[in-house]
Amino acid sequence: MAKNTIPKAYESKQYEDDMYAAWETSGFFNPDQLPGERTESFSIVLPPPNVTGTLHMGHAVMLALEDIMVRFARMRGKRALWVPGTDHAAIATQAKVERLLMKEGMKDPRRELGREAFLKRVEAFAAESHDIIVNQAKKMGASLDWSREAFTLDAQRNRAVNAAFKRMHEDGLIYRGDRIVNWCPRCKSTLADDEVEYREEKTTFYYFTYGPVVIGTARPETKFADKVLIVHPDDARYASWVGKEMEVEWIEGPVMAKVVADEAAEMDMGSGAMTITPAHSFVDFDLAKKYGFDIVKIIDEDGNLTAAAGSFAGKNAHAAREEIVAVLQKKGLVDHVDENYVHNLSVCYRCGEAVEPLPKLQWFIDVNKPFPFRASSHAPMEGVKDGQEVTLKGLMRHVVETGQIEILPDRFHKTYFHWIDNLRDWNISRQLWYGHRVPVWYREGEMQIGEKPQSDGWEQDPDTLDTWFSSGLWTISTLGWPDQTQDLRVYHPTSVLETGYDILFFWVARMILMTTYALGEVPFRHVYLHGLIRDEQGRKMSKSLENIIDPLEMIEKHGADATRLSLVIGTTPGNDTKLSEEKVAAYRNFANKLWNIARYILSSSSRVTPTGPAIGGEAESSLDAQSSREMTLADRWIASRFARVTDEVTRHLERYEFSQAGEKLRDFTWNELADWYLEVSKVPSQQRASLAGGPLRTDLLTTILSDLLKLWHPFMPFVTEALWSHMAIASDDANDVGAEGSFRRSLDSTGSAGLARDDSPVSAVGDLARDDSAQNLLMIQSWPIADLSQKDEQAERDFALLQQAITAIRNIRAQYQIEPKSFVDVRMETTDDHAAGVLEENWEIVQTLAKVKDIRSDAVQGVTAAAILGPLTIHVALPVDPVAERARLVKARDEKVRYIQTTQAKLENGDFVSKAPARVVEEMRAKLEMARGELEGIEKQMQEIASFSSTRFARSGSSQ
RNA sequence: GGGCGCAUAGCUCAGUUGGUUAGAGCGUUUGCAUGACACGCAAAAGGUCAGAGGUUCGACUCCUCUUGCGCCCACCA
Repeated sequence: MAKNTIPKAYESKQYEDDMYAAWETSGFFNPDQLPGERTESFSIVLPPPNVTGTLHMGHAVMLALEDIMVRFARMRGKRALWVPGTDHAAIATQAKVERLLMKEGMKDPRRELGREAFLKRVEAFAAESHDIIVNQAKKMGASLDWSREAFTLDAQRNRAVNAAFKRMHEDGLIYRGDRIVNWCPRCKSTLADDEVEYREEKTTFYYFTYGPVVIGTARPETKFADKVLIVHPDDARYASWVGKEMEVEWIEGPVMAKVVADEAAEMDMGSGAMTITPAHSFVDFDLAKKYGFDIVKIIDEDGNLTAAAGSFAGKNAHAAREEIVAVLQKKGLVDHVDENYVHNLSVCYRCGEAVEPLPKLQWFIDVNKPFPFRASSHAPMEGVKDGQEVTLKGLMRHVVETGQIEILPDRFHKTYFHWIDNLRDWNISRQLWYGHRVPVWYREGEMQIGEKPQSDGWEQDPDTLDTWFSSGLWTISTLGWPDQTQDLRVYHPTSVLETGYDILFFWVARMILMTTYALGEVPFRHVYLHGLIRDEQGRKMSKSLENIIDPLEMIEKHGADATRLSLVIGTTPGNDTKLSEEKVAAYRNFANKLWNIARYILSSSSRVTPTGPAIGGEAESSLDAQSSREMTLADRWIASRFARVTDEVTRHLERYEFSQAGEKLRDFTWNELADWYLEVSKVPSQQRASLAGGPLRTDLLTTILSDLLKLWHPFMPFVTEALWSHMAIASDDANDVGAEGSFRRSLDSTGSAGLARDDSPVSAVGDLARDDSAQNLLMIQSWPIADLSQKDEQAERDFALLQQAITAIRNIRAQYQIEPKSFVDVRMETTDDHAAGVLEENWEIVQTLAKVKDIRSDAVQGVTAAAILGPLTIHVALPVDPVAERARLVKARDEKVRYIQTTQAKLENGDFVSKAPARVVEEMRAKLEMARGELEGIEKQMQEIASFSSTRFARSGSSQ
């Protein structure tokens, strides 16, 4: 006999690292090495984590979800590729290293170290982070193809960046312009519009007398060069001033102010007149451009006042505010002050520093400029012809509008369009050091685009590119672009892009922009957006709140599988999830449950063979191996249920409904397989049937187990792989013992394709890396196909009756506090021959699971506790308290009467009967019948109690 | 200001084209060392599906409005 050497509890730590090593050495993470004919590709590129430190729960969800997709695709025989990589995250990484260096005592790390030495420090930090991240991804079980690992700042990606830049420049889409941009004085760099965040802040708001009017501002320090007064064209109060100039006393003495009419001024706002600051406000800048006003820079890149501030030049702008107000105060120009003004302060999304809008000469991508579209011959986009004039904005809109890219959940389509419609030209140059250098060279007014200059004397643009420029190319740069590689042909467009909804604009939209432009293809077909992981109270996890749940810690304590499940089940795309350690522990319990289910099946079976040899194809479920044999009701029930669940789970996974797939699997595994079928399998009669007809039950059990492990594998790769190896061991042991050879023979004679497999020995855990055993890894087994011919509605109904009967008897036992070990007598009473037959045929199951002595015992007389199931009444012989029993029955009766009334009313409604589908009407009639039967049973029982207790009361006065 | 989301059992959430006597996990109560599992087993309690209207034979599900919470975008000189 196969010895059960499987430990009692699943200790994730003892398996996970070995399992991952076995997968990795098998080479199967690389789709080129997968066995079998694989014609269909499935590809995902990993959203590259920033090399700023360690992985958090957001990364963990991402890894869990994507691994489910990839493992599922791989098991379905697809060429499944998941490309790993990391993001240099220019601004974030540089800021982080700068902070570290300042902690080490440096005041201005960039200046103190110089460009080269500074970059070395950043790179060392990035390398360290990279290693940590890779290790963490492995801990999660991510089946990433490490042989294709990429980095947004490596040489290959640099070629992609330069190629894209050059082509966009040639198409006139990249231009250099002196425009107002967001400047972070701390990062000393510009930011893209969406890299600016807003924080509500209470501040002082000043009202100053400006000539004849009062103007308001929250920022007096920007007001030095305000020389234009804007009024509304319809504003009668100021109509006579328009076009005129007037002398106005101001901070540094009198200035000449021009009055201009424009709708930008709102009449009912304050005085209805305003001055503008073109150099430090986006709105004012646009106005200045419109009218050709001077754009005078007041604040410089260090946050100091410029020469335009006269005597204040060189002072820190913020610090000078008070002084400036004091000057105006002295001149009597301060009208009044509002101390409780609330405004939106714009801050840097990386360091939180207040952002200063100021004009700078920068590189931009023009999103509105028409250019001729270059169509792809490999995966052409619908609705755009080669050479057709398009804009980047138009392309981004088009591919989503036409459904060539679908976003899940679909409400994000609207958000996406709204964002595109508001999109301005994208500022792509940064004054950071860490990043792709702008591939532009200058010499005496000349300019050259490219990686290297053609001749001497050229100087490269000192700026680097926005980190999103390189990550925007991610789907194609990881697959080899700008070269026309095999990978690009085979794996592009990628199947799905899975990421958090918070970077839909930053990244997803930019990839769409870059790829539709560069390749004329969509970068991916589907976008799956997961929600944010929050703490139990729904707060964002952050260091300052100390509410971070570390995925590594969860893996350490509860296992990677439990961590994965806790992030997948109970979550829906686009919605945030609250996570707690208890939730992870709950799934740890489930992993252990699965472990013990397998342990039971493996130890109770004489021999076990994992099924499903057809690697690279879809295995036919081997349940049909049993169909010709005699199956018990429970067998037929579980086979039917399993076929259904297999089908449902597969469909859910196809539709990216991971939570529902997992939930259905869990319910089946725990509430049906373990709680019922395994319990039934312990009933002697069920075992006898097996003995009589061969190892039938065992066969069914192991078949279900092996398919169940396959279904669970994408969700819980570690436990399932560990159990799979144990199954293989068990089967191995069995082969050594020749006594059970009949099992194999009997299988061969039935010609069961599923089980008659190459039974090459599978090694123990830890040896799995051996070449000859790699083929036996669960990760490459074929996904089960639901055998819907196993669906058996009659068996499901009959077994449900059995379950109800057992539960009802148990309920009565619990209520009357019957000793758990003692058996009770039971008598059935029914007009339904079929129901009676089902219970009689399976009475041993009832006997065992409900602890029943005899099912038609004559000992059951007088008053009983009754379980009433439709036309079936089960009397349980007990010392009954008639008063309590009556109360119970009254409650049940009232409920039943209410149900019958409403149901009857519906059925008597002509509209319902004529308009509702026949199926619904039929179902309702059947339920009504059932309820009537039950009501009858209840009333009968009430009468019995009444008559019994009256005689009894007459005799002894009281029960018990 | 514009847009979006969420309100279902004490807590966390499912509920797929409208048809269940509304589900799960955790927690709670009661009982149990039953031959895989106490990370377990059995039984149970707990919901006017936020509120008000409407459409429909029928609404947790669709529409309108209200209330509360949250998010995104724009932005107020």
